[in-house]
Amino acid sequence: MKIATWNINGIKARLDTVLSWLEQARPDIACLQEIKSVDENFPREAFEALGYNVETHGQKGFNGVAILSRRPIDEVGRGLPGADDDIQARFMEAVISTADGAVRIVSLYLPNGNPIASDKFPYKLAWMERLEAWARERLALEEPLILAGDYNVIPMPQDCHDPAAWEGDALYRPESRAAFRRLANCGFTDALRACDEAAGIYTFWDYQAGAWQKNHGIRIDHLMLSPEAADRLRGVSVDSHVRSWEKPSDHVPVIAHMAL
DNA sequence: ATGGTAGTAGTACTA
Repeated sequence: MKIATWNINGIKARLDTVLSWLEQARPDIACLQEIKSVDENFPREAFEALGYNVETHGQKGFNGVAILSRRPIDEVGRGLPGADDDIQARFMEAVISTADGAVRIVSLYLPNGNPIASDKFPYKLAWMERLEAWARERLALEEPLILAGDYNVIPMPQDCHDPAAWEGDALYRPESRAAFRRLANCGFTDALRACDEAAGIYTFWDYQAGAWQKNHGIRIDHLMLSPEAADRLRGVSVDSHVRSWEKPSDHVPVIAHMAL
């Protein structure tokens, strides 16, 4: 099974691009972030025509996540528990049956957190605490579980072109990186790092200042695997070529190849 | 270089 995550930066502007990529890459499951659409306006028929089941958790203008799956989606949960007043659409989970069981998939869009001095940074850190609490509960089920998404966290210096340039940014602040490590230390495997220790593997290049042309990228899109999922991991690929397509997202797909 | 570019919805906002 190929399980992918991709921040598409707006489904309206990206529909043709996403459809082309799906036809080419043919993932079994695709977790999308920043659909920037309400559920009613999401072009689900276009994906159903390619053989995907579609579940979304959107909101007007910003954020929004989706899960596409060739296999039926048995269960869906929308919203990250732990704060009843949080209306931002950044988290959904789904249970999808496999050849010999099931896998639980999360599509998440972790808050950016900039600027640091605003309330956005504490919101990011609080969101990460809620994610860890949720993850601890799910890990206790001892099932294949994959937390896929845009984490807006650069885990290590080797995950960005110029660490000095990211000093002080919410994506690289010690608090953000420590929260990411705490989540990992609950028992998750960073799928890409389990397969490739090389520096300079990126998943995001800013639209500005020729970041793609200069390869000034960062690695912020991650697939975090429970032990039961990590046992089935066979490889990871990053489809960086789509960053040079017409009208690209600033993120590229990351794909886990699983024996599921 | 405290700029630069892009998406959504309709003038700011988010990143």
